[in-house]
Amino acid sequence: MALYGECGFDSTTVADIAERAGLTERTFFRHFPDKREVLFDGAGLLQELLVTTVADAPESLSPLDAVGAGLYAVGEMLQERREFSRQRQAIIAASAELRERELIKLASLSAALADTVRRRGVPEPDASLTAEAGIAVFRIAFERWVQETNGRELPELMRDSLDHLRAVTSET
Amino acid sequence: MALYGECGFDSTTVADIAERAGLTERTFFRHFPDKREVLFDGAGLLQELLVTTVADAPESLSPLDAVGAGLYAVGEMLQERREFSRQRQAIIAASAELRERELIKLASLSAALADTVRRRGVPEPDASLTAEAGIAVFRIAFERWVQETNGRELPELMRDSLDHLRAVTSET
DNA sequence: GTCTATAGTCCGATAGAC
DNA sequence: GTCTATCGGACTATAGAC
Repeated sequence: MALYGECGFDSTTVADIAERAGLTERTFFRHFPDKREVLFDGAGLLQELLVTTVADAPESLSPLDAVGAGLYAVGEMLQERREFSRQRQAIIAASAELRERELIKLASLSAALADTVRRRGVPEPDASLTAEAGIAVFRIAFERWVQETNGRELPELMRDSLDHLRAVTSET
Repeated sequence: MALYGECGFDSTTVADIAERAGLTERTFFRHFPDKREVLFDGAGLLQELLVTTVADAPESLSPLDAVGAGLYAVGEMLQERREFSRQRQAIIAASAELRERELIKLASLSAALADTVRRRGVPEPDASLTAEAGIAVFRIAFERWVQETNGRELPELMRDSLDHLRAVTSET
């Protein structure tokens, strides 16, 4: 991340990274399938937290509220690493290749979320729509969080964005 | 598309494509910035149709209903090319690289849509949430359309998916 | 059209840890 | 003895520079 931050992702070669780490280019590819994946190492943990929180949410909650609980938990986790998240997001935003990779991670998050919602007894297409809506809320809240300089905390923005989604979908 | 269909995207080289077209490899890259972009040539037209339809929708419509009108129009356009859309989607689904590119096209579609909704007087974050919700509906409806063998038509699926989105977001 | 850098793969070799 | 981490070199294809 240091190198990507200094030189930008595109003009940082894998050889550069390997040298900085005191390894060879070949070894890098043993650990990561490609140059982008280094920045998405924590994605698995985030997905696990989201999925288990939604799965363990009280049955009394509506599907979207269960997803909301998961988003809140994820928000609390990311809030702790605010500066890190900022730097990482700046790097990703500066590279088209990285934005593509980020989107596919979000899509996989959405798929896992849809699966969890389905396990709560929600049929298709409602489960997938709930998951997609949840990821949309995540995306918007996260964006607001990294942009606002002295703004609100991420869990609050998650809640707020979910409320706004409900508002725009209930207008006739 | 013929070559991608026969051999798969990953194992089709640009040299193969150029040869089939009676051109040189270099000429390919003059027309398309990269190997993937060939499959996303029509994305601009689709985006234009969506955006203008939403912009021209009656002011009396709620933001989400205006987006719904746009989705319906796009559905009608794609319905005419059902077999083509199927083949194309099968190719994309089979390649991780192509899925990434597809997602970034949808993200750009969402951004353009958010901009249009904003121009209808909707403030943030509502405009972006409406756009994201609309793209989610598009995605789910399209998926159902290409999967169902003898199913309903795309415009109807768009409408139906939008109704389902409203249902899942209004449950308490 | 030519030339080149970089990503990513395949094959194999080596050496420490359990 | 098996597992895992390292490294080396040769190779192909994408993509950009000129």
